[in-house]
Amino acid sequence: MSIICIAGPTASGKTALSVALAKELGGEVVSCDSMQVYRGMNIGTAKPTQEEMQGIPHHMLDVAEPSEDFSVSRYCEMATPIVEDILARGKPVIIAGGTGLYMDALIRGNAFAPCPSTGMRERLEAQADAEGMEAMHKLLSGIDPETSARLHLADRKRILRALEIYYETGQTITAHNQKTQQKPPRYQAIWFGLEDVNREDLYRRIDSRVVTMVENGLIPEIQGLLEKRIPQKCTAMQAIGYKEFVDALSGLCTIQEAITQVQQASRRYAKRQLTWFRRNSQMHWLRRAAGEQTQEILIRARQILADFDK
RNA sequence: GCCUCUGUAGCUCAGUCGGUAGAGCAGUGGACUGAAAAUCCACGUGUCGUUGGUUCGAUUCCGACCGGAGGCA
Repeated sequence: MSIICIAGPTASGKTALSVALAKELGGEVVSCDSMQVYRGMNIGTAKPTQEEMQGIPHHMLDVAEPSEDFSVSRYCEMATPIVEDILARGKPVIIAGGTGLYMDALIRGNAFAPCPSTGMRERLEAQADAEGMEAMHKLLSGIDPETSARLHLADRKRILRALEIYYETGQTITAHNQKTQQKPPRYQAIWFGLEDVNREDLYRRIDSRVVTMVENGLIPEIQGLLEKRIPQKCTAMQAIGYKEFVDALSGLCTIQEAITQVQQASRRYAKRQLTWFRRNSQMHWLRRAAGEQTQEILIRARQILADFDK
């Protein structure tokens, strides 16, 4: 098997496992994380350090400026040639990260509807402000009843995007999705998911990692970003562990309160990540018992890989 | 030692003029196709501190006791 995916929530040990597997198999790691792509955001995104990488080549880290807007489609555009190159060199690819949408899209080879800067988005936003979401939802039900039935009235982001796709391409998002879903996945991958047997263990690790990040200089890192005047509305500034400390630095709350906020937000995020990965029927779950180390997880992963090769 | 206040969901608290109770937060589950660390949805039974009494019926009223906070000595 030449493509291995390592998924899991934040602080579940993906980095350690991916490096261990890469060393063993002579592979390279392709990061799959929507925030580790940004340069200068290292501590808060828990980007693997040189030491953690142990000489294993890592790709898709530091490929964008925090001021740029990144997206799934850009991720796929950039990561695909890298994956192809590693495979062409006869090495295994280890795709590791917590951004489920990116990982699925890369493996499946999904195409995304364009997002043109024609002002359509702005017009729809203005219309939603003026007429309310109920009207927008109703408008969508006349165009794409399936999508409007699927989406809750409050899901502004998706309702407006569905309308945007239709007005820009003349095709509904339902039709677009059907087309991509009909195609078989472009890569055959073996999926590993990391999950703790006890959720509290994960939460404890998340909580203490936030404290460690602050000790390791997260706040100066954020001050550096602020000095570069990166607009707060940028995707990069939505990162957990950044937006909260920006609030603290501008006096809206204390550092201690920000730490608590980051821990809270990270726990909720971890839960959402698990929800995403759980619906992947191909996932081989590596369940970490209390106190288990990477070494023990690795043994189980190795066994699954061996069975797969039979 | 005396007086006052207080004890209800994991936490903070509301409430029942006596008919066994509900908010916020936390937590849990789910959705997700060019923002995804984003965005959105759903889910609230707990010896109402313990124990007696009054009552058809007490978490609610009364007494005692046990926690907690404050005041006076």
